[in-house]
Amino acid sequence: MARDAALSTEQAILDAAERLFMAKGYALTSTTEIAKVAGCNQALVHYYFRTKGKLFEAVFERKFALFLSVFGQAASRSLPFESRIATLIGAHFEVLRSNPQLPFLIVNELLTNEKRLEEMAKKLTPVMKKALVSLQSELDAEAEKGTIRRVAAIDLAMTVVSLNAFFFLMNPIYSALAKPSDREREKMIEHRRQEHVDLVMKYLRNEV
Amino acid sequence: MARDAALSTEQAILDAAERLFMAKGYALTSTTEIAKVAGCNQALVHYYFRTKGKLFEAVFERKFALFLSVFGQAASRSLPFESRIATLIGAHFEVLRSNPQLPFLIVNELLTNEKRLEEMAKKLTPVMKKALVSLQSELDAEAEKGTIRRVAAIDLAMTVVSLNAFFFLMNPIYSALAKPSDREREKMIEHRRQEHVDLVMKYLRNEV
DNA sequence: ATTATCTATAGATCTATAGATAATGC
DNA sequence: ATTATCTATAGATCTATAGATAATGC
Repeated sequence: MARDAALSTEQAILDAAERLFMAKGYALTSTTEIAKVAGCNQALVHYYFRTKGKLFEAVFERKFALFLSVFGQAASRSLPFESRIATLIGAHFEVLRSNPQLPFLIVNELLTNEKRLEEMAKKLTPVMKKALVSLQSELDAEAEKGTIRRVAAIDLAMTVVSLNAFFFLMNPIYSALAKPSDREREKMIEHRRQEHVDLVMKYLRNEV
Repeated sequence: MARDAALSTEQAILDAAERLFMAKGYALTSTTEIAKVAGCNQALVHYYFRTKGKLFEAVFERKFALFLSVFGQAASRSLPFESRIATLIGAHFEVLRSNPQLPFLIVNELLTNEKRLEEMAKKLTPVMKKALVSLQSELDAEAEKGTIRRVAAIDLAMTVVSLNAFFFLMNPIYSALAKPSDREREKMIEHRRQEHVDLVMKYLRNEV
């Protein structure tokens, strides 16, 4: 089983690491604990990933890419502009809904690890600039047509990310406060998704 | 100097702890480092605060109270409703502007320490419920008058907190990406404050 | 006499590696 | 022969405390 076992052990370690890093962040997670969750001994964690830092990177980069992926995939151009914006906000929201701990992982890591923040910034600056320029030209075109008012792409992006990411970041706090049933929680999530779309739509809309 | 020195050493430790906990969170800050920043030796940290946990609480509770303080102080009733809302959003924003690391401290701690989350939830539930009920009745009264549409107080509160808190949470990331000058940074902060007020105003406004 | 401060250290982690052993593929 | 797994441990923290020493207030 050497090869199969290897693959599955490595994967088990990755999965365990992902779960623990997402739940508690880098500092509070030990390789000992990762090994325990993965069902192997602690030396194996280092055998496969050398250091805790490299293991973290393996988890983090994949997750971070996921968080950003939405901004790449523009909504279908066949839709009217407002629907496309709504679709994008919804898509971003859905990625977070299926990875609710993502904002915590990213915020926590980028704010406590200056090195990684710099590294990410270097990698992302061109990508984001490009995405913003493209979004800006769409916004401008719509404003020209009079369907929306003039808006800076960066403001739109910040608003959407703030609303969506902070909502999921706060979710455990909300649960602790309101102790909702599963059904109530689901309903509330759905409700907020709609609110976020509404908020942005009203923000974009031309004054009458 | 025993008494004076004591007071000032204790204060120095508290200040150092505050700075470090706010910057790196609980787990990544050691009492050794706190002592170094406070300019005393590590045993003194424990002499004054017994455990790292108790020291953290001393810092955290004060800061958390600060974060919530704004919601207590309703804006002057003499102002028109819209201005009062704008004043409140602005006040919340200003508290965060002078304590930009506050959202990180709170989010980080409440999400990594279940015990503290439960404890805070117990303490806060009644306070928040009361504040929300009061806000709701104001919103309802305004809606009755037709100045705004019908809105749930909880939605308004979540939106304001999300926009303001996440903005300051992200600020170091923004700085790393955009490398703004101090002046640009200031301008941008001011701009976002205005955006947050605008967003909420448009959100409240009656459809025409 | 009391309070503040320091030095030294016990005991608990935690990461990373060395070296032995078991399981596989050729 | 190679790869995967385990046991054991070195070395680096880190928290918390014991016990000695210095500074103050009465």
